Amino acid sequence: MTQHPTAQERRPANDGPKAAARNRAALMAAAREVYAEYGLDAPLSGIARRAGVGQGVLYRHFPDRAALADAVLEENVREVEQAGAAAGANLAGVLGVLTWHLTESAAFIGLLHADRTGDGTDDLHTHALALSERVARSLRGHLTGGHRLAGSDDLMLAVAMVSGAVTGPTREERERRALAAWRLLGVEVGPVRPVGG
Amino acid sequence: MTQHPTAQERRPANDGPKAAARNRAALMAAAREVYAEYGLDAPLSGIARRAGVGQGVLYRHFPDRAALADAVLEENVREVEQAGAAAGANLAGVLGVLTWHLTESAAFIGLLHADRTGDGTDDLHTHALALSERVARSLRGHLTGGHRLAGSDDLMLAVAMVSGAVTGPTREERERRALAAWRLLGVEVGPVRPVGG
Amino acid sequence: MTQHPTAQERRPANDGPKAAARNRAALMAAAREVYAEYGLDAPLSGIARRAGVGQGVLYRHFPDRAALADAVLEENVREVEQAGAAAGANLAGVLGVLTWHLTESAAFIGLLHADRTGDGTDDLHTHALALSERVARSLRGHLTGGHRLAGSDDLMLAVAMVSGAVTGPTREERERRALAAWRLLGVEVGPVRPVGG
Amino acid sequence: MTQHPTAQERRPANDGPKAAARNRAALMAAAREVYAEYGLDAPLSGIARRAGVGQGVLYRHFPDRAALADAVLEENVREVEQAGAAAGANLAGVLGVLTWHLTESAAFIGLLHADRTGDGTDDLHTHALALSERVARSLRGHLTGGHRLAGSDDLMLAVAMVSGAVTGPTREERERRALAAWRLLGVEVGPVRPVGG
DNA sequence: AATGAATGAGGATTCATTCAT
DNA sequence: GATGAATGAATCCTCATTCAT
Repeated sequence: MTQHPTAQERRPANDGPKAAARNRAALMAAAREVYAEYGLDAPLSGIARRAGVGQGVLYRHFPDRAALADAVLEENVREVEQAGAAAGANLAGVLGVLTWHLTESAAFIGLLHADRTGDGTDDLHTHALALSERVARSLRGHLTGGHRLAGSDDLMLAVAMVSGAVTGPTREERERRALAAWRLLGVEVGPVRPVGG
Repeated sequence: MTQHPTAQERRPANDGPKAAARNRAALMAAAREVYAEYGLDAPLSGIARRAGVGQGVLYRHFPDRAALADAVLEENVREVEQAGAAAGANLAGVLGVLTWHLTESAAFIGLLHADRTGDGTDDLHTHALALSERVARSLRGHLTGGHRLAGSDDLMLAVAMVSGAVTGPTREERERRALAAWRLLGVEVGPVRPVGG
Repeated sequence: MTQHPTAQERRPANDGPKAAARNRAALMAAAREVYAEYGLDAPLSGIARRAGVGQGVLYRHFPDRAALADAVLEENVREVEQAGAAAGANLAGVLGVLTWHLTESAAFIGLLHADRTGDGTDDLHTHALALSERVARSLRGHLTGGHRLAGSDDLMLAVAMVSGAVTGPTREERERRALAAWRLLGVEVGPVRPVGG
Repeated sequence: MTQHPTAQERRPANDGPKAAARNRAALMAAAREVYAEYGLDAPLSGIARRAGVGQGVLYRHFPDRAALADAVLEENVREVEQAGAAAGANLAGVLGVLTWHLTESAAFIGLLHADRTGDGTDDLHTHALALSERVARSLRGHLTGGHRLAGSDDLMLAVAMVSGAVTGPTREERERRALAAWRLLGVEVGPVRPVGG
């Protein structure tokens, strides 16, 4: 503790502008954890605390609650898009990545149910629809005739159905449920994994 | 001590004990509406206001948030049970009634996702599980070999999946989605209607 | 979600972190006054108002009712301890300081009656006992054979008795009663004054 | 339980006007118990419940909180007066009865400290002073030269002091403390007992 | 005369958001 | 750019008190 009172004493603040990016990432990581634990309504103060920054920093990066949720979801969606755009991608593979995010991120599940609540007029909801549409686009491109889902509407309905089945306290349990749900739908799913995994 | 109406003010109505039953019903109806609009976490004060009663009345009838949610859900579950116990009931018929409640009551949808959140230790969650189990029991009795759902687990998974698909601003839209979901699962569903309908 | 200042309103001052120490002191001073007027159960909102701060500030500095009471009493006790530890201190002198605090602080009187109420299981009570013990310790050290109080138990009993006699609307009246009480007990008391006085 | 469903079934209400007196007594007894357990600020609803009557009955007999406290205290005071007026009464005897009430009734202790709080303008306080004065009168009459208390003022001061010492969770402990306090004051006290005991 | 439901004000507490430093 | 204190509105919940029956 009191071992080497040399440099690391006098450096509580100002790590230079690099801290900004680091803080942003820490906030999003913290948000992910907190969302998973307490849901999307969790106190922002707790997220800032877990990220190890002041509340002001949170507001600098994310002007309001929706912006933070958005950023977190955006990341999930982007990874699904990457999976869809990868060379040699097929529907099963993209669904595997999508399923991974469903089991990882409670916020992401909420996103795919976005049209359930609200009246479509608030910002949060508008954004959610836009993100949801991007997911749809990533999947649509790989729709071929070889399975039971007749079209894009059916496909998104199936995604919503699976996300409704993804419950359980551990990631493993959630994955088990998700796979059982896809099986009930007769849809093939590739390995459940993050896009870069 | 230092509180409360300094007497002799103009008090609004007080219909006496006669109002008790009416108020209870009004509270449950209001709760249903508010739950549908804002979810199970909606402010109790808003429910009382919409029911046209003071907050104290809400607390008299329902000692806490869980008791109110319970009472609302209990009613849904009971109707499903009645459908299951009716003479000549079959799976399709019970699913029709179940689907009706899914389209009517956002709270009921939440119920069937109860195991998603929480750690199973709080009262709200324990009750939800018990209610969920009663729904399962009502369906199980009508499981025959003639469809794609292999057993009770598959059946409840399917219910969860459909409930995940039930989104949309109007009851009609929600019913449309629910039926599409059952169709994707290859499960036959009877007329979507309340038990007594 | 549905709460909080809809932004862009006119906000009152905010002197920034500089105000923290000032606010804390203001809260304790306000608490002292309010305790004296209404007792330890006085509304916290009133204390915040009298201190001229928002209720949130009170909660930031003192997480609960007990913490505030504790802080106020701690200050009283600390002064008695200082009096006891001062060079050349004797029993009469410490009792003078103790008596000063009895006449100043209604909360302090309550403290010395702490064992009257409660079952000793709540925090407030536990703290009170600890503080009470510190007062006892400060007095014990100066017990000599030269007066009617046979031991530490008698001494604390006498303190409790005097505190029971300290009533009256003004500090002067309370001091008069306290001195009369000590006289009835045949105990000599030094000048009634704050420790630094 | 279902043994003899004869007479006692049909008699929930109306015991005739005799019920009134019975209820009043039940309320006062309940108030005594509740005051002892929770202090004078205890919820009135709890007192009504413990008395086994509706809240309305409480208000019929006692228009407000103060009236109930008053009635309870009045009873204590009356017993002390009776002890003072009994043939052959002496100071020690009356003090014994007074001490009994101190150990029995937390409310009574509060009474004797009445002048500590409040500004003397409210009803509660005015009544308390009046009751306190009646106690003083009962004692004064028996003041003789044979002890350390020089006059009526000293006597009431001593009573306040003893009441400040009467703390502890059980009646026995409180009696022990009270007797120790009287001993410290060098005042002889008769047997601690109710007036009729 | 009793019952017990209803009313609604008051107090506790929590957070979203702002802002001086 | 970061910090973290301050603000105060909103929500929860509890009771004192009234009053229809």
